[in-house]
Amino acid sequence: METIENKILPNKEECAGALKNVFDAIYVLNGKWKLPLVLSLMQSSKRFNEIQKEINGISPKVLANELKDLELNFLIKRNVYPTTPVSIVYEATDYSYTLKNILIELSHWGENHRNKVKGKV
Amino acid sequence: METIENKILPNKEECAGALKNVFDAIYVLNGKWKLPLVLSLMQSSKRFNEIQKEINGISPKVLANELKDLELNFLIKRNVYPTTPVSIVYEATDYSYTLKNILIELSHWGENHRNKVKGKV
DNA sequence: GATAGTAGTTACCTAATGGAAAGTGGTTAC
DNA sequence: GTAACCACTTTCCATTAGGTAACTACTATC
Repeated sequence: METIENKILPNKEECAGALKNVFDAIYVLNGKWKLPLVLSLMQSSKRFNEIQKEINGISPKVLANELKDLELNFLIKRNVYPTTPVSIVYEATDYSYTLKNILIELSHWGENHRNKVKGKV
Repeated sequence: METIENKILPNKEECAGALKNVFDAIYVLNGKWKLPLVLSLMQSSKRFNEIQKEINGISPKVLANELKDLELNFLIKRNVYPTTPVSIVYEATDYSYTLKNILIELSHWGENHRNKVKGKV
């Protein structure tokens, strides 16, 4: 069965490269929270407490860590506005939009998989 | 800046759904190994020891666990051939090819991100 | 002066992930 | 019969992720 798939995942060298690439991507995007956080901020910029409310169940400690991590990888930006008191607003970066396709595909797959599992049970 | 992105991630309800979907997908595909394993088996079916060799650094315990998990989620198939001694060959399933787009996007992103980080350092 | 909100930090704890090393039960080759 | 291969399993351990709760420093409001 040499089907269409082989057009996209062709030969051994390219697949070894793909394997390494996928590993590298997972290394940066690991954990429960990073991709959902980026997605949330892509939808709209938010303050710390607003993120906590939307991303149900994340603790302030974990949220603070994840935000720092994402900032180090250029995936979000922390803006401090000199109001009184200061407002701190997190926003998606131009670079974070390079994750758009991954997020779209993950969203489709997650929805489809949920339906598949529901159907089976 | 109401740009192209808004065509794909439009309103609040749809984004809440997308968030849930991404969460569900990550729940199934979490960890360092699952997506690389699926990718490896999409490239070609393999035996246990062959997988260990290709996926550098995975221990037999972890590999056995991950393979069971993936099988439960219909993402790989464990075939036992009645040779002497029996050969056990793991292969990708039709369902695992629904991850193809995610893997392609992750591979592109991982490669691009590696270059970006290299460029910065 | 007390209360509440904002944006976290700190200390402590548990659970899950993952790794090393050895063992198991079978077969095959020398 | 001994060594090696296959496909794991078992045991033990270290690391990490993630959660709870309390606390901080500041400001605003009642």
